Amino acid sequence: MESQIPNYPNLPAQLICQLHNVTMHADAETDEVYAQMTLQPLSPQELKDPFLPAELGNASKQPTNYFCKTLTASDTSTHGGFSVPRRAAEKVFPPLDFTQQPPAQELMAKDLHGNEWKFRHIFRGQPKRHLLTTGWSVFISAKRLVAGDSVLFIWNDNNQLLLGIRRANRSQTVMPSSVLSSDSMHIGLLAAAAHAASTNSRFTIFYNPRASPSEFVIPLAKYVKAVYHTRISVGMRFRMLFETEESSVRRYMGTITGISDLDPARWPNSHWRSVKVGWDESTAGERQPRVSLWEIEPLTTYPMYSSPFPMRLKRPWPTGLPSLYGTSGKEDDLTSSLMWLRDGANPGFQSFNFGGLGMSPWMQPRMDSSLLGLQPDMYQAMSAAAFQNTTKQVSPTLLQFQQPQNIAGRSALLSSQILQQVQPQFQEMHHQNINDSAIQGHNQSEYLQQQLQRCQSFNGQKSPPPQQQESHHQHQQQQSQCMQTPQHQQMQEQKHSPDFQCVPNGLLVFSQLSSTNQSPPSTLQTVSAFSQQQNLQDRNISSLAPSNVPSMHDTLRPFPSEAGSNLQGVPRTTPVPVSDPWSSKRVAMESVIPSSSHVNSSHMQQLDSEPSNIPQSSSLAPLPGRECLVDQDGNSDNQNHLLFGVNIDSQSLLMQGGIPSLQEDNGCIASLQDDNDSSTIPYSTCNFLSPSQNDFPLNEALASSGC
Amino acid sequence: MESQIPNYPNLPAQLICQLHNVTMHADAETDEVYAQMTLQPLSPQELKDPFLPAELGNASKQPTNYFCKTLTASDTSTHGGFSVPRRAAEKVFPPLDFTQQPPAQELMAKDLHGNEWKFRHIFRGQPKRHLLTTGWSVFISAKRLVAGDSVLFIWNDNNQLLLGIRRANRSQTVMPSSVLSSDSMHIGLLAAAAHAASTNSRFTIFYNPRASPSEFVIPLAKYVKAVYHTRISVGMRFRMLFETEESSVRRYMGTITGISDLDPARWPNSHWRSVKVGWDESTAGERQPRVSLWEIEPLTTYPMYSSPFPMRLKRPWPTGLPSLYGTSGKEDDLTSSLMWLRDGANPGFQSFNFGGLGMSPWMQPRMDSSLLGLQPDMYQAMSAAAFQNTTKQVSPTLLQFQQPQNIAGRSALLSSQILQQVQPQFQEMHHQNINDSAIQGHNQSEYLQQQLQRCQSFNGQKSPPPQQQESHHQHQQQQSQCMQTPQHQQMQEQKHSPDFQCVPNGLLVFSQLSSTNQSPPSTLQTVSAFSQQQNLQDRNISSLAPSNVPSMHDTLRPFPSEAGSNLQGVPRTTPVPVSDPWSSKRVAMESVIPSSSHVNSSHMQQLDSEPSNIPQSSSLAPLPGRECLVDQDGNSDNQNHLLFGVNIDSQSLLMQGGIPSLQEDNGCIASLQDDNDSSTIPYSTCNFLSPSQNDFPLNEALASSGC
DNA sequence: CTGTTGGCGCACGGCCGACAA
DNA sequence: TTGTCGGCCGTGCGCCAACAG
Repeated sequence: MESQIPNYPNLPAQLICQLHNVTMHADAETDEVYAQMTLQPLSPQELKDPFLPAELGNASKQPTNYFCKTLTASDTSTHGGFSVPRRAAEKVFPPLDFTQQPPAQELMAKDLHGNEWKFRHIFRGQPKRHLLTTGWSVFISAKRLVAGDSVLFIWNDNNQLLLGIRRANRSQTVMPSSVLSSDSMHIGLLAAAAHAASTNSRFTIFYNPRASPSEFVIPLAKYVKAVYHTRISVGMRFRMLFETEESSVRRYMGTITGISDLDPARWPNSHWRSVKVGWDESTAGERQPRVSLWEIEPLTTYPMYSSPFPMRLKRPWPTGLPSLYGTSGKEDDLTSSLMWLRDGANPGFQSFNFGGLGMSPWMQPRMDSSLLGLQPDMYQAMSAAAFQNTTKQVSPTLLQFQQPQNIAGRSALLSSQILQQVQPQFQEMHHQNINDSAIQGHNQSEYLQQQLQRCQSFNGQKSPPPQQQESHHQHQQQQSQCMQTPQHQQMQEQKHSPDFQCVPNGLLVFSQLSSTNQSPPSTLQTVSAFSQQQNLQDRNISSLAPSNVPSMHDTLRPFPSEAGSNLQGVPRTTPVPVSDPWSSKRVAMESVIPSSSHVNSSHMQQLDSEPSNIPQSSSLAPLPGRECLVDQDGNSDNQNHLLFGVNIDSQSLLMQGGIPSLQEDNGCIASLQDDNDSSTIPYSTCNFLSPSQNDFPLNEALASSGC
Repeated sequence: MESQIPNYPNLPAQLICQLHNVTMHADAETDEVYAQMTLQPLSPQELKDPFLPAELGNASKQPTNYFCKTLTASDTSTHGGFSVPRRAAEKVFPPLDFTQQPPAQELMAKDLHGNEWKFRHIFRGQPKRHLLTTGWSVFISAKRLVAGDSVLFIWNDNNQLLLGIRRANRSQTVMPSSVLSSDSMHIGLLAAAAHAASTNSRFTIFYNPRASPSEFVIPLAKYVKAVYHTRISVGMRFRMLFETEESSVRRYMGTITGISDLDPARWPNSHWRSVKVGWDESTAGERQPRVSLWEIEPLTTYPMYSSPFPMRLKRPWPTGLPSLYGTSGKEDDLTSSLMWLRDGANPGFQSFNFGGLGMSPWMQPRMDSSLLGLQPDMYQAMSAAAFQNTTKQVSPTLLQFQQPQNIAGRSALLSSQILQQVQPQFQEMHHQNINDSAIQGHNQSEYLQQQLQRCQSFNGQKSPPPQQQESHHQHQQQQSQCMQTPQHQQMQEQKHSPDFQCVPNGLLVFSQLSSTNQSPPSTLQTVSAFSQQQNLQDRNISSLAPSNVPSMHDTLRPFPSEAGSNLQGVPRTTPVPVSDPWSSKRVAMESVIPSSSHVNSSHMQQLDSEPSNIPQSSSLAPLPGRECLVDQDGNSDNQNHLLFGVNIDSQSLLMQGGIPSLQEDNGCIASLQDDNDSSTIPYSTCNFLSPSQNDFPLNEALASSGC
């Protein structure tokens, strides 16, 4: 049907977009997870301005205390229960009272929808083993699980047991959805993007890593790094990571056999699957014959430029005060640094990549205040600040975890606030939220509404009734602005509010949507979904007493640090010895992440993701660690930064640039402390960008650009 | 999100399209039915040509021997079986052997996917009743049916029992499909249509009457009739038909309160929901405040023109030989008749409707041979001709009932045949099919392939291997041509081949897709789906012995004719007495069809669908009848022409024109005989249009226009 | 005529350790 | 360590007629 699809001559093969929000969804019927993203293409004007690859977001917090088991025939049979792998049970489940004979307890686990499932957990048999009996068959039948499907038990930071599923059956014909033909869908995506690009407006996409045929949303930094900072050539060896059935990672090796546009006529100069490859192994028949630059990791390259600040800036702000400069005078630094990233400091960059692309307008450096002012919904920041588990670096792209959109819309009430006016509100709100959290029985909307009214009142504004708020939703959401954090806030409070204002750029890549591929299931996508969903539930349910404010975890540490393990408040931990083969193996692998085959594969955007292991990587500040979870296959608990297959993490690009002034001037630095362990070191949580003009008009219509 | 949707200035609110094919689908998971349509907008050039509202298609064959029951709590309980309404069991199920004590048998029923379900049918209890016991609970749980859902048992013409379901739960969130955002879907539809219109190419839509928010595909004749031949004014009373929960029809009355564009800015001069109405009843709150002209039936109007051939031409060819004129000299008649329909014979037509529209180019009469030459896939015609239950008039829009598209593609092998060359093939194939039908175990593709090869061989051509056939799929499908039937074929054979070449025009209407509405379930949609699916299955399985060649039925008779009942080869019939209240009631109602509320409602496009019952309607030739099936609610077996909510039937427009020469010259007339009953009268099965030029080049590239 | 209920029998769901991979 | 099996027991599925609306 290719000929049936119109060409959009003004739509380039890739589109640089502002990612405004990401909403997580789980299909009520199948528990299938997917993400909804709102993107706004940058205008040509913006693209002419100094280019800012504001990859300041970070990964979704991935639970570390979980296990995944593929169900056996016995597990799914009506004849019996679920056999729990011993180590998994000991790690993830609450400890049994072994004084009982036999030891047993009732487990309560919540699925993505908040439904609770009760299981009898018993330790019996000869030899002894952990079993789930009563309640298991109900779950199996309700979820319609069969042998080969997987279940996922997560012990989260609120001492809740979560329960996810991953279906093995991938031959389900997701399409057609019986609503729109596939070519109309394709056209719809293209037309929506083209329209949004031409009008500089937003559009919405769904991203379902298990249903979407291709990775069409790529973090800009990843793209730029791959396209501009990675030298490849025919004959070069590379490796590519895939997630296997068991949620482990498999590395495939191959050789680049050609570099050419996949569709020169329709999408000239697209890098999407522009690399023809040959795979080493005999199983490579399943592998794509074409991959994209950002999917692979060349093996023969070395750091392509001798950075004046090699690697030691991976952790740019090991200490420091929160610094959210809203003043001017920094954009030159930014611009110059980004220019450097482009080609200024290293004139050889352009020649690194294969020809035909040149430097398109899309890649022009830019630094535009209006872009920076486009913030995620204010409420998102609020709620995230108040409730979300605070990781060292929180991805702004994960802020919108509310499922009902209209609730998020209410937050837009805050949009007309001026930056400095808003900030105190959040301090107040944060306190208030924690206090409120003790109140049981709040439903979400009530709760949010109260918070909003409180916020309004604090600011001396009259709170419109909710209906009115709702009606202004659309308009006001456009005006949502971000706040600036005074430098001398208390650390403990600071970390909860302003960490979520930076929205990274995303890159939308178009190409034909080949429907022949389906990515393998990703357990860690489910994990990621849970980290979203639980944040929501936490607000609803109760566990918001100050003692329950989530502790900081090490989701983003590039390597597991044994020194910092046992920090979490989970009752029982089983630290992995330093000699654990997987720990060392992981170091050897540099970055091991689950990658969906073909379409979702991406490699970890770690600071040391350069091909060669440079000794400087060991100079990273030690980070609070946790035991490395080893699943049944011995796979390590990869600190992957995938969100539903989309790698929306990566502080890599700017960090690699290694411009201290940039980082200090534009990053927000927050010192975070783990609630239970004072050994947690302060660490930067967010890179916060200043507006290019602090005299920007602050009227309501333009306030959105005021950050 | 309206502002996010681009305007397509060149896309009018309505688009006249050629309907190329309709493929029926049923969701494997839910049995949800939907249709896939390929539409091709007419080019401006074509629209300038004499306009042909070639509404020559007819309704899907609706089974008459079926019953539908809404499941009770007892029916769905695990405690017991299914209580079969007595009359339904006696009508639809095979008769029990009452010598047994108790009488019992095993029933086998197939669902839309061909899965077989076995039930023990027993007649027991005091008082005696029909029950389905063993096997029922398996079905209930497998289909996840709950009380309130409905089941549908159909006894088809091949003495097979079919089984469908209709879920009551309509609050399922069909969207988002987790693949594409709703606005992208909307944009996709618009962009696909706009592109197709600008390039005169095809595009594909899905039509799901239970999920789609609006009736956006309207038969052109229906549209033309409503917009140009129906006079409405504010204050006028009207009625509108809706399908109720129980698949019966409910008529709502109302008053027109206003006439205006629903969206003057975006879709000026659109008739879609341009009529503001007030509903009479208190339940009218659920009814749309706006309806479209073609949905309603004005009550105060009388035949707006005194036709010189009033109504007696509804059945234009009561007798006659098959006549598929491929010769010229008829287009003048066609044109003039259509001109007459437009405004020639009745200059007052234009003033009948509300202003602002005028006579747009869309409504220009046209008669274009290339349009007429656009045929459905040849294979469709083949298979339909060979296997489909032959109704008196078969809708060409229903031809493509193969589910796998690639199988249909194979048929394109025949595309380069010249019409007269092809015809003998079909003779052969028909015979061969019948013989083959005795062979069990054919899978579909094998079977089709054999047929095709046989066909090729017959024509003296080498049969390419299937792979090769497949690779030519796309191209050859475009070239599929129709055949022309010599006049003096045997009746028995004739009826199987050429009845499916006429493709009616369709009208695609755009407007905002309001997602707030959901149409109620339509049992008859399921029935319609079955009539498709079973045709497919018939080929696979066996029942194609000559005695099983489907008998002709009276799907299109406007009124049940008792004189012709008992013609079918079904073992047991229970003729409804002439005094049956529903028979008379149906006459009184003129045309009672199930209409989905709001979006799918349409009224029966019967020949006598003019508001007033003119006595001439009784002059119709008597038709073979069948008993009028009365379901539990006493609703008559409406001879509806809905296909998945889309009324793709209507011979009305041309028939209303009442130009004998047109009909005789362009309609294909086939004399059909029921295999078992010689009393079946010959009747026209298809209106077959001749090309405007019989010297049209017959080379391969242009053969598609040769019909 | 048919929806619901009580009765009742047995099949299978479901818990157990044995056993072996 | 854990997948599968045989043993076993008790619940509830499922078949029946009674009864009533």
